[in-house]
Amino acid sequence: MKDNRDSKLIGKVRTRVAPSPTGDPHVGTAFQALLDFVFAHRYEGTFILRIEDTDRKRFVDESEDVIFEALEWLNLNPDESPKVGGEYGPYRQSERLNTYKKYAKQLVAEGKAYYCFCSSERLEKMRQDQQAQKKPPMYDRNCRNLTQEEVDRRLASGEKAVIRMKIPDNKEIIVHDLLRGEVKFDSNIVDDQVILKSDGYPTYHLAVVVDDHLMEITHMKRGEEWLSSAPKHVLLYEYFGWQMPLMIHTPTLRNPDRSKLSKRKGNTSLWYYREQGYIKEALLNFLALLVWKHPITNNEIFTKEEMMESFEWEQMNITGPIFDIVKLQWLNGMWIRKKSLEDLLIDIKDWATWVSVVGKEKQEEAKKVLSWIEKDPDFFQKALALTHERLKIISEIPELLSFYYVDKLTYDREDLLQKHEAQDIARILGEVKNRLEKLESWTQETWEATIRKCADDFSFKHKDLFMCMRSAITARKATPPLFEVMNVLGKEESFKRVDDAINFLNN
RNA sequence: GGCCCCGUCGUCUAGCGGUCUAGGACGUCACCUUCUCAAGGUGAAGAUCGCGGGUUCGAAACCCGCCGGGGUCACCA
Repeated sequence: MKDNRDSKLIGKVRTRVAPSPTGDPHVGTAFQALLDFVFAHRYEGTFILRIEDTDRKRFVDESEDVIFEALEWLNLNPDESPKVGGEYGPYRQSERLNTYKKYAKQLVAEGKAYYCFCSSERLEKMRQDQQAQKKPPMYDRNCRNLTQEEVDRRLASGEKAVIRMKIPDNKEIIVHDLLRGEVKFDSNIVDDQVILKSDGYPTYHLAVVVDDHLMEITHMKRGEEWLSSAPKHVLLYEYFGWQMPLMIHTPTLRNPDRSKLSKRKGNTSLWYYREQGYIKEALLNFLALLVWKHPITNNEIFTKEEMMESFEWEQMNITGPIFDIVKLQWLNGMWIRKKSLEDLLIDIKDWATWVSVVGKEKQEEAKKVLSWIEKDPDFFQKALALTHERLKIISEIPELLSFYYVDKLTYDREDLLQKHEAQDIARILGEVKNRLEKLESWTQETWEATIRKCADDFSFKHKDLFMCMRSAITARKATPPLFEVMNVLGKEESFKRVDDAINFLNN
């Protein structure tokens, strides 16, 4: 294949995904990770996972593990991370506090940042006043011009302080975004942002800049919601005298009502989709499709490996896509159909095992599937084979296959009768069973011919007889082709069910 | 409200000044296949290219204004 990569980048790309451990793994994190992973590996570079745990209030204990697990599940394993290590560690921001402190103090020493002693109460009141006057809420720079003596005195007395960066007046700050070009900001509307909190933790703004620089990130990609704070980051790079990585702001994923994808209005947890039975190939494909279409094959169905053959940031669409579950479902069905039965079975087992332990709403279903597989793997596989191409999401399996596993079917009289008289149906069912039992060669052809002949003999519509049989054997309106279903069930069980139906009609 | 981003069928998009009476995919509907449901195949409906001005022989594409949607304005990320 022709190499269409920018040769200057080969072996040099370093990307990172930097989630905050604040709960369930977010689909947005998977989305970001996928793009970073693909781009880095396309260029034989490095994909890094950094944990941004600088907000102690929102910190959730297990959620870091869950991030690892999520990336592992999707096969988006980082080359450097808190777990696998790397030369640029630590990869957890809470373990890099001294570094941030050092750089924050350096800025203070250079007059590019300053200590601020304002209480949160004062800040709150200030903002309220500003809003009452219809002015944009911004820090009033109250502490910007304190004398060195006063700062030293208050610090020495142990007074709580934060460090804020100084934003220059009347300056045009240009943010270079790979997708949008130059985005210009007026420094007068940029706030003197806190970069180091009073608890010694950095805010996001300091931490990303310091870490991305120290970790030698070449392409800093993040959600579009960061675009408006990008000028602060540009300024910080300038203050430190560091070269900026390339910036890419990806469009925000949306709910059907176009608002930012949120827990309230949709499902943002990767685990939700996993539990529903979306498979990773489909999920990855879908996430990519949100912003990218394979430019060479023009295909909508592709793997992340295929994506690596041609993906470039510039090809990304910039409009906020709506997270369209219907399309995801279609994709999932496509991917399921593409799989071999054996591979599907592996996915189903993984799903059932995982959901039966950590599932939130499909636990019972998962256990049921597990028990079916355990009881008779061969039987399960045969039944599954007939449903393979009908399957959209894995969690549908219990419902789709349950009729194979019921001892006593609950019949629907209407379905069984197909608008005929009960005694006629009972009689013809008996006769069909009779003839089928006597069949010497049991094949699709002989089986079908027998049924059709029988229908003719009783002046029944073929269709009616088939439906009536279907109802007798499965108690369903829709199933895979009858002959195949009977084959899975076995003649004995199938005929027993016909008898059951006849008895049902006779009572 | 200030600032920033975005704006082609319901949804995702192709389109980078003439090939567009705007192409594809999902969804919807119809038909074919058929023992039902799927899958598959064929086809249909669905977009005054957000609106209004320019520029141009010619604009979905370029410029300006407006409108609409979204994001952001924290010691959250």
